[in-house]
Order: sequence, then C-alpha cells, then structure tokens
Amino acid sequence: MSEKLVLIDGHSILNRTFYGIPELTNSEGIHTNAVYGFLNIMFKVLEEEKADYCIVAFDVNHPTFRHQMYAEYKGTRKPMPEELREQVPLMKEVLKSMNISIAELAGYEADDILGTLSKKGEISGMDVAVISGDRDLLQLATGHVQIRIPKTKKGGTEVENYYEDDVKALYGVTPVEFIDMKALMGDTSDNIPGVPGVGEKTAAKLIAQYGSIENMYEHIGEMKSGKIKTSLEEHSDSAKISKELATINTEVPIDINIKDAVLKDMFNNESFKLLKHLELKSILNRFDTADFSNDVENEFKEVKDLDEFKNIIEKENLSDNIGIQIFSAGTYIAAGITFSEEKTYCCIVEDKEIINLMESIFNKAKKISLIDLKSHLKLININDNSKINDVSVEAYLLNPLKDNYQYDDIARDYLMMTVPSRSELLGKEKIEKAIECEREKFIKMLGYCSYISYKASEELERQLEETGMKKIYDDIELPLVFALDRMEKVGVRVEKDALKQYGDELEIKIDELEKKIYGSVGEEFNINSPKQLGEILFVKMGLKGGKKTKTGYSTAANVLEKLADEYPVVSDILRYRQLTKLNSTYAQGLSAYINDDGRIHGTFNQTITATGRISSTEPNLQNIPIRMEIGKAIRKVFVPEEGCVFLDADYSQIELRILAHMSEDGNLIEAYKEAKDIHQATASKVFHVPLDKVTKEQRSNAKAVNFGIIYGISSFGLSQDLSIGRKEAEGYIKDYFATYPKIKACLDGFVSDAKEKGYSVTVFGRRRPIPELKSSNFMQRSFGERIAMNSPIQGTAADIIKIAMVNVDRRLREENLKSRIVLQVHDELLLEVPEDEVSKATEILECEMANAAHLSVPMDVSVEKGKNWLEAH
DNA sequence: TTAAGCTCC
DNA sequence: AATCTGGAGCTTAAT
Repeated sequence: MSEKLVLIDGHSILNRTFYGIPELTNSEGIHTNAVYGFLNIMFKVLEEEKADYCIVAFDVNHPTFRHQMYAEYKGTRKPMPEELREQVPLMKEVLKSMNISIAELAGYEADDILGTLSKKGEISGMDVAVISGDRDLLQLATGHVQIRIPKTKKGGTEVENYYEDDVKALYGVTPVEFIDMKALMGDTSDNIPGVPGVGEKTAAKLIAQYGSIENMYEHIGEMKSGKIKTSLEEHSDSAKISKELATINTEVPIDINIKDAVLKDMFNNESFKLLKHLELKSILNRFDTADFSNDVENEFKEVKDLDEFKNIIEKENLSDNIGIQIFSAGTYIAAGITFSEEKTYCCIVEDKEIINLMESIFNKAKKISLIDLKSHLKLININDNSKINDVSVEAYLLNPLKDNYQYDDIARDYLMMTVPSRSELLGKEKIEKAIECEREKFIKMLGYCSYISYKASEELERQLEETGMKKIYDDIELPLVFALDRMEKVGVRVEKDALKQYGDELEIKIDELEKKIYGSVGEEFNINSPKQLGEILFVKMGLKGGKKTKTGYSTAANVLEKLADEYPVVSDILRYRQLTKLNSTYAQGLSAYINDDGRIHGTFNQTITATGRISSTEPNLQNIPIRMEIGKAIRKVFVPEEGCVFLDADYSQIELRILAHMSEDGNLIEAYKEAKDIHQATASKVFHVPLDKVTKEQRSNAKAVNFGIIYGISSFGLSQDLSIGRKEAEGYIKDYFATYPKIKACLDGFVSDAKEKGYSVTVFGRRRPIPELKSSNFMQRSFGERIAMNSPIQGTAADIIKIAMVNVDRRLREENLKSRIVLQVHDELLLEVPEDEVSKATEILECEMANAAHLSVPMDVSVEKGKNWLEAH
C-alpha cells in the first residue's frame, strides 16, 4: 500500500472553525475555538487516512500575497478579528509541540505550498489528501490527490471528498480546466475579477467546449454574438489576469523533505502541557494522562505511623514557610506537610491525635501555606492569625475570574508547572474510597496539595505586593476566612415545623391553581415546562407575543405579565409559578438543610464572584424572598435561639453613596450629607420640579435611573424597565448626566481606565480583569464597558461590608459577647443576639459598619430588632 | 449538561 | 449596522 501524506491548509481550516464554533476561551481569556476545531478536524482526518506524514501550510501574511494587489485596490478584504488572529501563532505552537511539520514561505500562499507539496508527494508515489475549506484547491485533484473539504455541521464534521473524477462529475471540467472556469467566473472573496456576466453555468459550458481560456480566445471569432461574447472581448485582459490569480503555483522553491514530516510522538509531555493550559479537555482525552502531566521529580513519602510522623516533624525547622493539607473522610484523617523542596510527608490515620499535632504546628510555624483555610478550620481549632497563606484566596484576588483554585490550577498559573489534577488521579472517587482503594494516588494528590501550596506561596505573595493587593489579603480576606467559618459553624435557626406548615399551605394552593389552569386551558399539561406552556398559550390559545428564544416561545414573567390583564389564566400561571418556586426552592429546599441542632449551616464562598462579593450555597441564604407578600412570609421561620433576638443591620444605598464618593460629584455628595431622600432629590433635579412637588411616579422613575446608572444601563434597558419609549428614556439619562456631570465623567473614566489597564479597580485596590473590553464583537465589548462601570462600585461595596464583618466579628469576641453574625446578604448583616446584649451589639453594628470606610458621604446604617428575620428587616 | 425561569442585592 | 442592566444560586424540564 502507498504511503499517505496529509496536507492541511492552516489558515483556511482555522478560519472555518473560528466561524463555525461558538466562542471558547480558557480561564485566562485566551480564545481557543479555532484551535479546538482545527485539532478535531486534524485528528479525524489523520485517523481516517491512517496518515504517515502530515504538513500544515500557512500563509506568512494574511491576507494572501497573490491577491494582495487586488485586495488593496478593491479594499474588500476584511481584517482578521483579533480573536482569530491570536489563535494563529497559538495553533503553530500546538502543532510544533506535536511534532507536526509547518510549511510557510515568504512570498507564497499556503495554496501554492500545498500545490507544490501535493505534486511532490504524488511523484514520490504517495497518496495525498489535501484538507482545506477552500474550493480553489480542487484544481489540485488527481487520481492520487484527494481534496477534502470539511463542513462543520451540528453533530460533528462532514467532509466532502474530491478526486479528479469527482471534480469532473460535479463541474463537468477537469481539475486543470477548473482553473480557467474559476478565472472566468471570478471570485469576490478571493478578489479574482473574472468576466462580468459570466457565472458558474456559462463558465463551465465555455471551458467544457474550449478546454482553456487561451483556446477560447483563439476561437472567439466562431462564437455567436451576444452579451457574453461582447463581455469576453471587452474583458480579455481581466480574464487573463484572473487566470494568473486563480492558478496555484506548484513550483514553489520550498525546502521541505516530505519524509521529515513523518508523524511521531504527537501525544507527548509538551503538547499535553500546552493543551492543558488551553483547557481543551476533550482533546486531552486523547492522551493517556497517567503518562504525562508530571513536572515533579520528588516523591511524597508516606509515613504509616503517627508517632513516626510526630518524630519527623519534631526534627524539622518550623521557623520557615511550610505547606500543609488536611483532609477528613469517614474515620480517616489524612495530613500532608511540606518542609522543603525535597521533604513532603503524608500520613493517613484513624487517630484524632493527629489533629492536635497539626494544631501545634499551626501555633509553632512561622508561616503556613495551604489550600482552602476555611475547610481546615472545620477540622482543627486555631485562633485567628496572620501567618497563613491561603493560596486559593490569594489566587482568587489575583484573578477572580477563574472557576477553580485547586492545586493543579495554582501550579499551572503561578509555577508554570503541570501536575496531575485530582480528577486525573482519583476520577470521581470520594476521598474515603480513594484512601482504601487508590492509596498511592491519594498520597500523590495529598502531597501535591501541600507541596504546591508551599512552593507557590512566595510567588503569590510577590504578585499580591506587585498588584497592591497585599493589604486586602492581610486586612480583609484572611481575617474574613475566620469570620465566615464562625458564621457557618453558628448557622441560623429555622423552625422546621413552621416551614413544613408553610409548605403544606402552599401545596394546597398549588393544587387548586393547577386544577383551575387545566380547566381554563381545557387540557392537562406540565405547567412547569416552558416548552409545553408556550405551545399551549401561543399556539393552542393563539395569544399574541411572538417567538423569542431559539427553542420556542418565551414564557418569562415579563412577557406573561403583559398578557395577564387580558387573560386571567395567564395570571393564574404566574401565581402558580410563584407558589411552586416558593415550595420547591424554599419550603422543601431549605427544610432538607436543617441540621439536628435545628439550624442551617450554609456555606459562604469567598472565591466565586468576579467583583469581590461573597456568595452563599447549600443552601443559598442570600436569596430568601422579601419582595412579594406571600414569599416574605418564609422569613418568619428564620428565628433566633431562645433568649435571643435578631438584629438586622443594613447599609442604605451603599452603591450610590460609593458612586458619589468616587465621582466627587458635589450635587450628589451634598444630597447625601443633607440626608435627603436621594431618589426624590434626583427626580427634582432631573425633572426640574421643586423637591416637594415630586410625584410618586417621578420618584420611582428617578429610582430606576439611579439603579440603572450603577449597572451601566442603556436607554433601551431603561425604557424596558419603565415601560416608556426609547427616546424618552434617553432623555432621562441625558438629564441625569447633565444634573450630575461628574458622574458621567467618572463612569467614562472607569471605562477608559479599564480599557487601558485591562482590569477595573475598587477604592481599596481590588482588581477585576475585563477581557471583554478587547473583544472585536460589539456586543461583547459593550458588555465589558458595563462591567467596567459597575465593578468598581459593586466591588467597593463588597470590600466595605467585608471590613465591617471582620470588625464586627472581632469586637463581639473581644468584648466577650455571645452575639454572633449569622448571615450576610451583600449590604446587610443578621446577628443573633442575647436579649441582654442588644444595646451593646447595636452600638457595635452601627459603629463598625458606619466606620468600615470613610467616604466623602456618610454611610447610613439602620439596625432593627425582631423575633424573626421578617420582623427584623 | 444546558436552557429557562425565578429568587436576592 | 448592531446592541439593549451589574453580581449570584437553585429547580425543573429536556437533551
């Protein structure tokens, strides 16, 4: 059997896949969709062809040389979008790492190189497959050269294949004649002028008849007169130039020996690392991961005996940085500890004594680096201290956009190291099972945790210094880990029986509504299915309110609300939705989280949000209903311990106050200093009416504008929000900025600063990268601009409440109070307070919250007391 | 796993 | 010429 050579048109395939595959980036924001698509096509073809050799050809510059004159002349060539441009060198890097040959030569197009190489290959007796998205290459087809054109369709790629005979069958001309045919037709995308009036049909007919352009012109006298003949005569120069442009040069002086392009060792350590960095997971599946991804030479020593572990530790010097990791699973406790580059020890025991040992290390060591301090605080009992590097939290500060801060992520991002991830080592196995069945791999994982923490902490600290965020870490984030841990441990009391009763009442109402809706509609269906509901409402019942989503009709509340007045069943459906939501998410959902102690111990996540806010999960205690009457009743089941009350403290319009501060807008600052109703004051200025003449509607409109400003709203968004015309909304915004000119300047400044730096910054120096600002896509870029306007404000608010939490928590403990923070809801703190501590705790809340930062406007704090959360808020 | 929907600040 | 409010988490249906 002949050897097989696969030639790939690099730019053409990248271009195809770039437009065929939705945006894809790694967590650093590097675009990877075209590279991803290219690799998938390449692997598919190499497998199908059982290829022996592979060469990828690139143009040295793009757009292409051969057509450059025309491109410049006509100026029709669109520039390559940045998102694609950056993938070209990346693609080459990936190919190089896989030992795949790249062919490029200044002054020649990829087409020409492909033509030259396919001819060479055929002459030396190979079968050749040329992969391109470009039909021009059909001229290269022969009996041994197959042109393959991949099409990205949903459900994978399909490939059109052309040998010489296939070209004849499709176009009725030979591949060589195909050049002439194309020259006559012209091709605007390739800037081949062609002959006006000649399309595919005419060109095919003419070339089938005459064989070539030259022969056709020799016999043009015999042609019967008509439009075509006239045009051919008038544009003979163009036809000849077109042929030159359309002809692929198969004599490029490129110095490549095809035999050197033999496929070998594609799946190696280097390519693994690169693809892992690009986070192309499905491509990584082609690698046998056990063999790669290991940059660490040293081994982690397992110490079987706890006493021996103790002995080793005692001999070590604790006056330097050490790495630590502790896991607890079932009856096992596993600890890893790193003292130096060479010394990492792991110990798995069922003896709680190891906890005491680890606690003593925390007390003695000069500096401790670990991953996820808060999870460690669940296992060991140590006092707040400032000598801990929680590398996850540090990495979060340095780039809050990532979704993981595990050891392998840290190793990759801060040490340029590739280590096997937890899932690569243990798959989905639970730790307990892994300890029993995959002990060696578990030890490895444990060792990496402590080793990587140890090794990365210096670089993380250095970068925190460099970016000016060291203070945020030391003064806010690190102390906050301890405060959040205490909140989670304290939990919040929820009355299980009352919650159950609430749920039962909901279910009765839901059943009634369900029957009523089925009655109105005339059939039973799943009301919770937007698809079925859309069909029923907009097809069966013929309600107006057209298509919205790709999948069908939108049945979102804002759509249905417009129809609710006209169709009673629609308002029943909205009500049904509301009640089922309350039942499933809150009544049923929360009840599952109530612990034996009668309390919910949720999780407060510190490394999730892009802006610096904390988030709440399992369950989410930051989205308990409050707006709707029926919903807010759920807050009655959140109650304090016997003998205690709730104190609920919240900031008033903190984000707007931050904007006043950051913009230094005199009008807004003055309004706040005089403790005015800010929405009323805004309405008065924007609508040019005296303060006491502001109507309710004007105030509420002004309120919507105030909120909109913070979110980077557009006139369209505001018009939707207020159900007014676009022009009108535009007028509001214009008037607003005229009233507060410095706010406009401030927001514009946020955007231009972020564009320049690539990130936005809060008052305290917290950063949030905004890669969207660089996008060539208008929508993406606009999104980036809105983020740039909002992030400094939202982020500063997050900084402030975090500072308040740390300080409130510290004072409660320092002053030996039993009061504790139980919840945080972004601008609100809920405290459980013994009756006799109410006045003291109130004072602490007011003081620490109001003084968490010193802005040019006061930070109003209101503290309320109640026997349940509803009453206290 | 994703889309659609809803809850909060 | 387009576009069209920032930040989260959970449940359900459907693939």
